[in-house]
Amino acid sequence: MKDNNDMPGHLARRFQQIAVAVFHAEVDEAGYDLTPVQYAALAAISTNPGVDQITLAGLIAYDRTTITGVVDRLVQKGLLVRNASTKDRRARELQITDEGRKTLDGIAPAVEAAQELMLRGLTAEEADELLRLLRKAIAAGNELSRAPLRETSVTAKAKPAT
Amino acid sequence: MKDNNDMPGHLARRFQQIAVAVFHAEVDEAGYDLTPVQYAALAAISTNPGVDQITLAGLIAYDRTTITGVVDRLVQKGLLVRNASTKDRRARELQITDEGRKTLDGIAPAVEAAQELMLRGLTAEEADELLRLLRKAIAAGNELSRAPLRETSVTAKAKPAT
DNA sequence: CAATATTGATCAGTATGCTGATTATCAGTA
DNA sequence: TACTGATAATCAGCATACTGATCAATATTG
Repeated sequence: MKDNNDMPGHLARRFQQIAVAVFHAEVDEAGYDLTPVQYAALAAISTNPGVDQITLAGLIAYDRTTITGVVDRLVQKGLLVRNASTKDRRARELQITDEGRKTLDGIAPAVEAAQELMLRGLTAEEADELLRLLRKAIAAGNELSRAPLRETSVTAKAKPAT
Repeated sequence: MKDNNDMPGHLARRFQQIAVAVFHAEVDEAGYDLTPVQYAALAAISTNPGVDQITLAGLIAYDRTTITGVVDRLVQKGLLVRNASTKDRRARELQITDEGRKTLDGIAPAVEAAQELMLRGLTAEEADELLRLLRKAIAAGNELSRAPLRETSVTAKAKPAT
């Protein structure tokens, strides 16, 4: 009988479970109320002002239907604004607000601390190796999920390489 | 600016996302309708007949409140029975049904295939190392989540080591 | 230009996963 | 035995994640 500890799927779930718990603990203690997903979205929009929701989904590998709710809540909190695009009336352009940028700056140390805490059982070399192996496994499996990573940024769209 | 690819939390989410997608793809193709969580619960109950829900939660590191719904759906599908314990009227004893055992046997090849598929980008040595590092990181972070792994089995409860 | 296909966003529905509260029961003790 | 505390299960509520459908707008093609 195969043990749970030999099942990569089980270990993946457990590691992610701990990662989320650590994120919440650090962020709450710092006085912020943001989930890991909301943080990732906010950071991606900050780096790519004016992205539409589909592109945002690709940048951080979310499902497109999940984005709607996440953006709703970030707008609700006043950290984002969502406006109809003038170039494509189907699309919504996302912009971070001053409040959103302030939150992003203020939360950074807590996020950093969380990333370290979730690897506290490993040496620095082991941590690097874990990240390398995760990246490699993810790259090979990217297209297997409904929400693959898409590196197409808004800028790349506007100014195609050719 | 730190890239998402350097954030263990982000990589954890992506790897788990792919793991779940691969699990569903393989299991659906084999003609079964079970989620990863339902499979883990069913397997644990098969190995520990008569467990109560709290012990089950500890065995596979779920939150206790999540178990209720998962067990509901497995009972609904006829794969489990849930009976009030005679020893402790608060507790529910979980037993796998013949149908449940048949499902567990039939689904095994698909589950095996999924576990391999999610590591297809890695060599055998890398896969082993990834699992080792995940186990180590998880062991160090076990108590940080609300749903830590508890190795106390029903048998261990009935016959304490001392 | 008209028919067709595609795309961005949203929605309904289902299943995790969590926080915090409640209920019923059990265990220990004065 | 009455009181106190702990425990098993459930519930309400919220936030991911997904499948599949729908709607509006855009792009493509005959």
